[in-house]
Amino acid sequence: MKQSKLFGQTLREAPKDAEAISHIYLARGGFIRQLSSGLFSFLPLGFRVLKNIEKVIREEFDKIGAQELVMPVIHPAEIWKKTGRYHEIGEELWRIKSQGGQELVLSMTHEEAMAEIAFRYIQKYNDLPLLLNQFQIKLRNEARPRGGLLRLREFIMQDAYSFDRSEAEFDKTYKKVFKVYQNIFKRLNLKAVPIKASSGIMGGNESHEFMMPAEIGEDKLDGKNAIELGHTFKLGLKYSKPFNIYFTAKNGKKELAIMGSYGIGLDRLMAATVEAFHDKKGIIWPEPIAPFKIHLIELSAKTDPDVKKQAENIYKKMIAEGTEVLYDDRDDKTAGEKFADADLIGIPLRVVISVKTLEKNSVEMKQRNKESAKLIKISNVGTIF
RNA sequence: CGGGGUGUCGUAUACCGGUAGUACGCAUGCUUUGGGAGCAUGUUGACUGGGUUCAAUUCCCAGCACCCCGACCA
Repeated sequence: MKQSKLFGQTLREAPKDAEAISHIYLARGGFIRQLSSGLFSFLPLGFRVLKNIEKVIREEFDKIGAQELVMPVIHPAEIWKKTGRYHEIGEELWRIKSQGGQELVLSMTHEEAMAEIAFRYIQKYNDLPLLLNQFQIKLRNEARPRGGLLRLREFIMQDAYSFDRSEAEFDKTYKKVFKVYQNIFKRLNLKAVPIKASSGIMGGNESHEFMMPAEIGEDKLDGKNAIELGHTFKLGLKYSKPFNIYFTAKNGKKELAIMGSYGIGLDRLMAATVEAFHDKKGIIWPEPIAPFKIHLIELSAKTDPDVKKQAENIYKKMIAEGTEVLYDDRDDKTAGEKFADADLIGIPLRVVISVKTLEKNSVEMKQRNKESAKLIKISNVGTIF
C-alpha cells in the first residue's frame, strides 16, 4: 500500500474527548473514527488490524476443529422469552418492532439463536461433541459507553458455542477452549489472567474471565484495574432445556446436550493491545496483528531520483513476495513528519531508504520496539523477511 | 440510571454583551527534505430552541450531543 493513497489521516492533536491512551492513539493514527458515543468506524488501517485479530482467533479455533457460521443480529423476541432473558435483562437489550408488530431484539449475545439451531440439527450422539464459532456484531444499549473502543454499544465479538454429551466430555471441551484463549492472548503478547467469575445474566454454573492488568481497566484484579478480554461460560442445561436440545444416546434414550459459550470482544482486544503496547510516540503493534509488517520510508526522493528508483524497486519486490508493506512515498512530507507518523502508526519494522543509506548501498532497518537502527546492504534486503 | 463537566472553522484552542482571533490541517506557488520545515496567498466556525437586552457566540432556561466519576455489565 502506498501511503500517498492511504485513506485516513494522522492527527497531531488528540480529540478533545479522548482520555484513554488507546482511544487517543487509534484516533490520531487514523485507525478509527467516532460516529457517536460507543459507535466507531474502522478506517482502512484499523480494519486491517481488526481483520488480523480475527485471523489469529480463527487460526486457534481451527486447531480444535471449530466450525464457523454466522447468525443474524436481529432475533424474534420469542426465543429470548423462551429462556426468560427477555424479561430478566433490563434496558441494555434493545427491543424493536417490525412493521407488522412482531417483537424483535437486537442481539447482545447469541445463546438463544445458537440453541435454536442446535435444537434442529443435533439429533444423535454421533452429532456430538460440537463446537461452532462466529464473528458477529453485538448490540448493547449501554448506559455508559467509555474509553473509545473499551466499552461500546456495537462491537464485533468472537462467540463460540459447544455442545457435549456428558459433564466429563464438556470438561474436556471447556479446557480445550480455555487453552485456545490462552494461546490467542499469548500470540498478542498480552498477559491475560483467568479468574473465576459470576456468570451473571448468562446463567449456568461457572465462568472464567480473562483479565489483563491495565490502568484504564474497569474491573478489579488483585485490587488493581484490569480489562476483561474474554469470558468462558459453563452453561449446563440452561439453554438446552428450554430449547429441547436432545440427542439420542447409545442406549436409545433422549438426553440433553451440555452447552458452553466463549466470547472475546475484538474491538476491546484491539484497544487493550494498544494499552499494553505503546510509548510516548505511539503504538507498538505485536507482529501478528499489525496493520502492515513493514513500513518502507523514502526520504528526499523528490530531489534524488535514485532514492525514488531504489525505493520503488524494494517496494515492488516486497509486494511480489507477499510482504504486507506500507510504503511512505509521500513527497510533500519532511523526514520528521514521516518518522513521527511511522512511530504513531506502530508498524513493527521500519525500513528507510535515503541518500545517506544509498551512499553505503544500504537501507536502514529499525524495529519499532527498539532504539537502535542498523544498515543492511540492499542486495540482502530480500533475504531479511 | 444518579452526580459532575463541556459544546466556537476539518482538528486543537483564545477572547468577548457591540465586525470572532491564533495554530495545525487543507489548496496554490516558490524554497526545503534524517525527527512534526520556511515564505506568500487562499480556505472554512459560535449545537438547537426559547428568554433577557437597543444589541447574545457571550447572560438565563430548556432540549440535544459528547466526556468523566459512580451504579450496572455478558
